[in-house]
Amino acid sequence: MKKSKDENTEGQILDAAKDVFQSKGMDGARMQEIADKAGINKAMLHYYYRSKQLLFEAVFKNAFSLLAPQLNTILNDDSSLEDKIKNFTMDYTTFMMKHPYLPNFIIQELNRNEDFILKLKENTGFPNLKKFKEKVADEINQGLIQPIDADQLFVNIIALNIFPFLGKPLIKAFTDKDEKAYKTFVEERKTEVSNFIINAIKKQ
Amino acid sequence: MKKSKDENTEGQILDAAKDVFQSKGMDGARMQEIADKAGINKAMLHYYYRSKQLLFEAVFKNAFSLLAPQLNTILNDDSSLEDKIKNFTMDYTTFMMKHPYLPNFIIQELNRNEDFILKLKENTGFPNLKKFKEKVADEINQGLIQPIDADQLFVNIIALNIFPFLGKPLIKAFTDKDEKAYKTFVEERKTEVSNFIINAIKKQ
DNA sequence: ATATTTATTAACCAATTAGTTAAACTAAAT
DNA sequence: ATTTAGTTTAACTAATTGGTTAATAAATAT
Repeated sequence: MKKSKDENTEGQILDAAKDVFQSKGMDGARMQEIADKAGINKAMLHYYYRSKQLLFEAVFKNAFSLLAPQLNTILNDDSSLEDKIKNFTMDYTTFMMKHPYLPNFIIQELNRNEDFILKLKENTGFPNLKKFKEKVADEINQGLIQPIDADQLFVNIIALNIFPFLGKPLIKAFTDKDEKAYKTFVEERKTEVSNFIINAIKKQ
Repeated sequence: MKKSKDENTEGQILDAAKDVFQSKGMDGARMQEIADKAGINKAMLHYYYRSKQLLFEAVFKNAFSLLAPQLNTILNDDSSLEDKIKNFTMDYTTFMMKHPYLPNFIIQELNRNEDFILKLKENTGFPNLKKFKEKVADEINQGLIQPIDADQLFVNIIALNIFPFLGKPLIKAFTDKDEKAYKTFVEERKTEVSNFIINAIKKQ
C-alpha cells in the first residue's frame, strides 16, 4: 500500500514548503526552514525536488490549481448571471477564509515573475472567459442587465472578492478592526458583495 | 546652496533604493544593486542609513506617504458621495498609472510584517474614516443612497480601484490582453468604476 | 541469503550578502 | 597653511545559504 501524501517524505516536504513559501515568498523562504518543518534532512529537499526553484514551482502550481476551479463557478456554470455572482461570492469567500495566504502568494509571485503565468496559460484548464462573455452579452440583449464590458465586470467581481484577503492589514488599520471584527466583516461580505454587484448591473 | 535631492548622495540612494525595493521587495533587494544603481560605493548606504532595514523603512514610509493623501479625496473632502467617488476613482487611477509598483509594494510588505502598520498608525495624518462614515449615514438618512455599511462601501471602493494594479499579470492572462490593451482597459476604468459603484448604491 | 536499488544523513563547499574598517580625499573653519 | 569634520572608497569579515558528496541504512529484487 502506497503511503498517504502526509506520511511519505515527498508529501511532507511539499506541505512544509507550502507553509513556508506561502507565508514568506520565494525570496524570503529558506530551504533549512522547510526541512526543519518537514522534520527531515535538508538534502532530501534536493533529492526529491532538485532545487529551490523547482520546489517553489511545485508549490505554486499546486496553489494555482486550487484557485482555478473556484473560477469555474463564475465562468463555466450554466445558471443566470445573478446566480453565478451569488454562488461565486459565497464559495470563493468561504474557500479563502480557509486559505488566507493563497491570494497574496499568487499575486505576489506573479508580479515577481511575469513570465511565470505564460507557462500556466499553456496548461489545459486555464480559466477561459468565453462562456462568461456570451452570458453577459446574452443578458444585456435580453434587457436583464445594463450594458457593461464583460472584462470590466469580471475584474470588478474578482476585485471585490479577492481584495479583502490581499489588503487585510490595510483594511484592519483603516477600519479599526481587530482579528475578530475583521473575520465578521469578511463573513458579511459573502452576501454584501453579490448584492452590491447585482445592484450595480441590474436594469432599473 | 543645498544640493537638490537627486544631486546629493543621500537622495540618490533613496531614489535607487525605491526602485530596487519596490520591484523586488525587502527580501529580494540587494544592497549592492542599490549602490550600483545610485552609482556609489556600498559603504555609503550604511553611512547614510545604517542598515538595510532602516533604508527599507525610509523607502516604505516615503511610499506610504504618497498613498495616504490620495485617500483624502474620498475621506475628508466636503462634496457629495457621488462626487467623492468620481474624483477619487479618476485621481487614484491616474496617479497609480504613474506609480504602478506602489500598490503591490505596500500590500506585500504589510503582509510580510503586520506590525509595521501599527507604527504608521501612530503618525498624524494616518487616514481616518470618521468624516466618510458621517457622510454615508447622512446620505442614507436623506434617502439619496441605499443603506450600506460604510466600512463595506469603503473597502469596495478601494478594492475596485487598487486591484487592477495588484492583479495586473492575472488580468492580462485571464482577459488575453497585451500591455497596450491592459493600459486602455485601466484607462477606461477611470469612469467605469465610479459608474459601477454609484449604480450599486443609488436609490432606485 | 545476497545483490541492488532507493532513501536518508552528517559534513562539507562555494557563493553570496549585509555590514565593517581603515585609509584617503574634500571642503570648510581657524 | 593647517586643523577638523564630513564624505567616499577598496578591501575585508563573518554569517548565511543553496546545493553537493560520500557514507550508511532500509527496502526490494534475485
